[in-house]
Amino acid sequence: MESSNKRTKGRQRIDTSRRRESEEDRLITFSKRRSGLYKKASELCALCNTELVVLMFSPSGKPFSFAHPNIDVIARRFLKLPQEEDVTGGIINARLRNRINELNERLTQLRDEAQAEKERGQMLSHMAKVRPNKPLCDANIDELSDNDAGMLKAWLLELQDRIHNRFQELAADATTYAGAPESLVDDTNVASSRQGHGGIHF
Amino acid sequence: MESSNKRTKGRQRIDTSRRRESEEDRLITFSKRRSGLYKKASELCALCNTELVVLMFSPSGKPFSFAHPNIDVIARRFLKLPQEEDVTGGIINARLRNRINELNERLTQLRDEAQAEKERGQMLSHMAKVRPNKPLCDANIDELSDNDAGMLKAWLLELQDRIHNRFQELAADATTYAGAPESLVDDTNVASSRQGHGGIHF
DNA sequence: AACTATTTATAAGA
DNA sequence: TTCTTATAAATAGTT
Repeated sequence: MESSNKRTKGRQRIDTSRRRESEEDRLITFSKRRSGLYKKASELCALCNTELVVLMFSPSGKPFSFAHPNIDVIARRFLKLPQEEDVTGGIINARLRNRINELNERLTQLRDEAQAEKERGQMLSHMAKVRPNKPLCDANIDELSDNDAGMLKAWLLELQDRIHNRFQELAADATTYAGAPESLVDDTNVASSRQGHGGIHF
Repeated sequence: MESSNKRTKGRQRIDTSRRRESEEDRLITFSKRRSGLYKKASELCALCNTELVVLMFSPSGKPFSFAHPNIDVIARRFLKLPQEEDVTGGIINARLRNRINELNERLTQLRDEAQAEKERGQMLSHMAKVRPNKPLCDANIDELSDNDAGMLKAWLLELQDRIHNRFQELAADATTYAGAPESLVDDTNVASSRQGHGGIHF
């Protein structure tokens, strides 16, 4: 006689390769396992001095991420973007050279020159149309719109900042964290009970 | 009398927030926990229909990643890059417009116009110097080097392909995977014993 | 890569 | 979401 003196069934085995049926189950499991994954990620960072980022979209399409030490350092490293900003211009100098070299290498690989030409023509016409659209910051910058090189520079800046800005936007969703393994705060609330996982709002 | 009839000490508790002392320990732990993390990530993808990517650098600086369905779809989604390539040029048209609009918005936010000017000047001089460096693919493309617009187009292409190419390069290290939860292969070998985690070489 | 003794994560349920 | 179990799963220290 004991058929059920246990208070709960405890953890049950599930098929971890099979999608959960109900949307509700998916959301609950997502939430629990996301926490677990962040904790594992955080421990890995701390234990092995690892730089790491996790990006994901929930079943409902909402973006989440965890990062240590912070997401754009890692993303830039992966994307081979320079880590430093140099207000003095010296490093920027070197950076620009690198970029241009990379560009030339990339162009060397282009196979469909005809298409490239086509795209170029389209871009040029667009540039002509878009230019008058939005006035730039001020007269100083404004003159850039008179030459393609200014546009080029703008692209360059945009490239540099795109990742950063994107994650700044995501931060508004309060779902992106930078995980410093020691100081730990969960996304939506405090949560992290045991020893530290979690993250700081990014 | 049993002080040690156990064959091993079993799993010992460790402080998961403290860096492992020896480099060797770090590497071993990194390897084990990386597998564990990939498995958790993979299960989350399968269970909750989640798009997810994990990027990391090992203690020794080697890049690793896991992704489902594949890394650049997710990265592009995060970076707000378009998902599609259109060989016919139609969508490219729209894409270019979007990019240029984004660019203009970005420029509107620039605060340090003086620095922007400075960078621009440097870039222009570099363009002049670098241009003769590498001959482009053929005469057709070559003419691009005679105008800044061509360079602009090149930057555009480069921006589009940067992520993709970067990860292609990483694939050479055999450490980047696309994790399809059903078909599972580990990076360095087969490994995945239980039910599926792991990934396909990317 | 394998092996266990343990610690940890978590499926269900409240 | 947060808490509780009972149980499944991950893994530290070794071989």
